[in-house]
Amino acid sequence: MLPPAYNPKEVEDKWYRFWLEKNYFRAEIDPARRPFSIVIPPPNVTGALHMGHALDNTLQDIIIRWRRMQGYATLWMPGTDHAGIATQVKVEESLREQGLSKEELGREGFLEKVWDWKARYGGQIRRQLEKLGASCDWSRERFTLDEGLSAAVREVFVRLYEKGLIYRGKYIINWCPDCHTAISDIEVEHEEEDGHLWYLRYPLADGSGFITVATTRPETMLGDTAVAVHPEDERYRALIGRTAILPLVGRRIPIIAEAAVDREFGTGAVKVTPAHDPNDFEMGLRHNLEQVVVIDDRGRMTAQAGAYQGLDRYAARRQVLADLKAQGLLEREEPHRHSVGHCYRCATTIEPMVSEQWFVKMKPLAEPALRVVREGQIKLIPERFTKVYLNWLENIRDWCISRQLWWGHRIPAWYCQDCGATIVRRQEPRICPHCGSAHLEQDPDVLDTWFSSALWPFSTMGWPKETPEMKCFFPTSVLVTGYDIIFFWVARMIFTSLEFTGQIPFHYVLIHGLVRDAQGRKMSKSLGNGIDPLDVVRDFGADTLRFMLVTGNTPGNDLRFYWERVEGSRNFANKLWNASRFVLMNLEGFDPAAVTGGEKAALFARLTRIDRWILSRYQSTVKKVTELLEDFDLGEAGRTLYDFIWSELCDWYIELVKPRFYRSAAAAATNGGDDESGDLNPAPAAALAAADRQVAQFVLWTVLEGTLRLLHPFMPFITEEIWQHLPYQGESIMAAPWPAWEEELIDAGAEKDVGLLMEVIRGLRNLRAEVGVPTGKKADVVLWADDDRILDLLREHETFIRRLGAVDQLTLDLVQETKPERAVAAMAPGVEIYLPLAGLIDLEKEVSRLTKELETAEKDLVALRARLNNPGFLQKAPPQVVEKEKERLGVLQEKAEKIRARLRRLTGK
RNA sequence: GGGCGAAUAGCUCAGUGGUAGAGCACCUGCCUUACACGCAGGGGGUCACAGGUUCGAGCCCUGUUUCGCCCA
Repeated sequence: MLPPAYNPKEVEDKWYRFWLEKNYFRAEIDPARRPFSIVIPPPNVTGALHMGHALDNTLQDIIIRWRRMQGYATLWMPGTDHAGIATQVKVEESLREQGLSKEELGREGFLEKVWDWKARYGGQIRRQLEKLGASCDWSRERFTLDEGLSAAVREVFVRLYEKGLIYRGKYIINWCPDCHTAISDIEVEHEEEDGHLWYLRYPLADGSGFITVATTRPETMLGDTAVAVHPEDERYRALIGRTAILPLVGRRIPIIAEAAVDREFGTGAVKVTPAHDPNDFEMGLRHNLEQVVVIDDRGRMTAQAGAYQGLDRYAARRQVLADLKAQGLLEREEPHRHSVGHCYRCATTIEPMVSEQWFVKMKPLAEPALRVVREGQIKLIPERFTKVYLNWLENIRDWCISRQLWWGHRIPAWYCQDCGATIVRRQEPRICPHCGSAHLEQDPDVLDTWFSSALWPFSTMGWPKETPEMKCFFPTSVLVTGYDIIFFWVARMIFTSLEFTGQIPFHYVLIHGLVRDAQGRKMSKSLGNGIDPLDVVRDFGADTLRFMLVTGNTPGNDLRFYWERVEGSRNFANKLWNASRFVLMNLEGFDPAAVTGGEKAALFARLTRIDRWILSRYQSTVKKVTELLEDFDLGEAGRTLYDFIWSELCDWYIELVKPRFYRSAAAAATNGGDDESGDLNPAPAAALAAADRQVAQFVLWTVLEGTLRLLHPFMPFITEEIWQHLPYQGESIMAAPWPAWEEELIDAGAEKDVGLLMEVIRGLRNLRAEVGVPTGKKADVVLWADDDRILDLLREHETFIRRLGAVDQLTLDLVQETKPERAVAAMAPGVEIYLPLAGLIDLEKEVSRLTKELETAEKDLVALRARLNNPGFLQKAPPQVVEKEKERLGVLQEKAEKIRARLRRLTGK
């Protein structure tokens, strides 16, 4: 027997081990079955998984478990990312704590340390995913620096280079002075900051005065090589072509005309620093200006900065301003809000800088990637992200892929030290193919982490080899990821895949939001507001965490983490647990395997109306959950199961089924003597009760077992634990088939009848509460039906009405002329409900209660009549809607009339 | 400057043109032999604002306001 409260700790690890032992996660290449595959967004080996990973992987696990149950040949490819900058920074930090630096260790020694780190954290990530219940195929686990994946990286690099789509050149790039590396445009985060606009006077060479430029970065003036004005700016027309003297430096710089200059900004004249500003760089190319690099890779001034050499860029700014001021060349300064770029890793202010780097030429690669999404070969879900994707790719700039780091894929380029040739090869060349020199040196830099991630869907499958995995599981079915990496990752996988495999990498991209804290803030280390998913698993169980995350999620939107919601999910797990306990307590002697063929048909013939109702509701749930999963609406699917299990199965069916077990138990004990209806002979009563008990067992088992299977992808552990206690076929719920849609179980009549029954019970419960009958105390009730059919329905379910409504004396009849005195009343469609009171009723209170109910009904009636009197509605609305409204009108009118009659009676009018 | 999202009960959020919903919180009554991690009942909403389309709008269109995000 199950304990009265569900304890996840005792079961989760056990079942995960069981699944591993049975090899259920292993993807078998089986041409007979349809393939379904997902590649995991590889977590960084930097450290532990956070709540966002928990959400991302929960969604993937739900999808993969569901498809696996549906009989697909499923692959969920797990793995981790080497995460170049992030990991290198972490390892450097830990070395610093030991008093070491990477320079002391040397490149090889340092890399050894990083591999040690990877071994430790890679294992940790896997254990965390296991705790979460992730059904990844661990036998295929990959890492972006694995030999196979590295070979894929070199292959891609060489092919792109040979095609002219990778090139090396001196361009303006984003430099992080703290990470000491170039980063790509999308790794720069722009933020509005309060700064200043300084107005600097540059004297004219002929001594005829000066031109004033406005800048937010005065220290870069040391690298100025021109002043630019708009060609049609009347104020400066006369100065175009003349020469200014750069203060503090003394360099003669031209005043040039440039249409790119914004006449509204500052004075309309701008300083031009081609080596340290992207716009100025472009201008410099157009006007053939010199590039003077004045800031170095640590953010300090270079020798080119003359007297300022060695100063930090901000110290240099202060000094430059002071010196200009001293010379009377600082005209004024004003507060100015502007956008400043920061490194997305370390938040340091980015320094735009001219530097020699490797780039991927994007335009030719972007075209096909735009096409497959525009044409719908790849669908982004929710659809609105499509526009974001297209817009970005349409305005794509070349991708800077070289990084001045040690941890990563070394760029497969060698430079001949004798003839200067660049050699790009898959394997290290021995001699220079141009001059035969053996004096070759490999490029010291590594590739952007995202370069290898971009290949993930096919590199993990063994590309460029033609592996069985590639044949079977590529393209993958769906990619599940957050909207924050659409550019970084999703777009890049699409264009690399199209270029190298000729195929899309996946058919669907399911995009989710971020997990935020209860105040809606991003969880972050610096705020200290992060919640470790493993803490939640430890205290509440993985199923609870998963269910909380998935049901709190709506497609593409952020979700907030609330402990109240965790508790809610925990309570739901416990509810399911206890419902299952109830079923198990009453399943004795039942064997579903024995219910086949004729036995089953006989059993179906004995189903009660209530049985047919829950089977019908269960079927609707099967259908709805399956459809929602097909639409990737996992949150709504989870919420649907919650509602079905709690509000229908537990609140109603289990309550309704109880008397059938208690009666049959009583019958068995006394060998007859039905305590509810004593008009049967003892022996047949016992036989009937036993037969009915078997029917109830069958229904309970059918609905619970099927519901567990529906819920399994969401809550894998508890469903397995319960399922293993039930009579079942097969060895694990995760290997059991997904419930099938059986239309013949849908029973609209039973749904309607039981609906009325529920309304009657609710009505009389409400009356009891209104007049203050304590829950435990039974009361007499009179129910009058409008017609024989309804009366029969009430009679048939007398036991249930009495039990669920806590009724003592139940009087059932057709509607009578003489209404009960001293009673409170309620109305259900076709039924009048009276609760006679022993004492006097509080007339005033009852009248006001009924008046209020009448008002509500009449308000609805006014709107309804207006609608039905509208010719437009009758003509244009769908007939079934009109029909429904007419029916509603009838029901409401009858109800209102009954209340009015009751009121007349009470008030004597 | 451009784009996207959000605005619905005290809070957090569902709700893709046809009767405004859930969970939590709140109030009342209950340890009823599955569950107090529970049961029953209840109160609570000008669906941000202004127009428009439609027989009918929380939902579609236009504009406005506030908040958030992305891009430049």
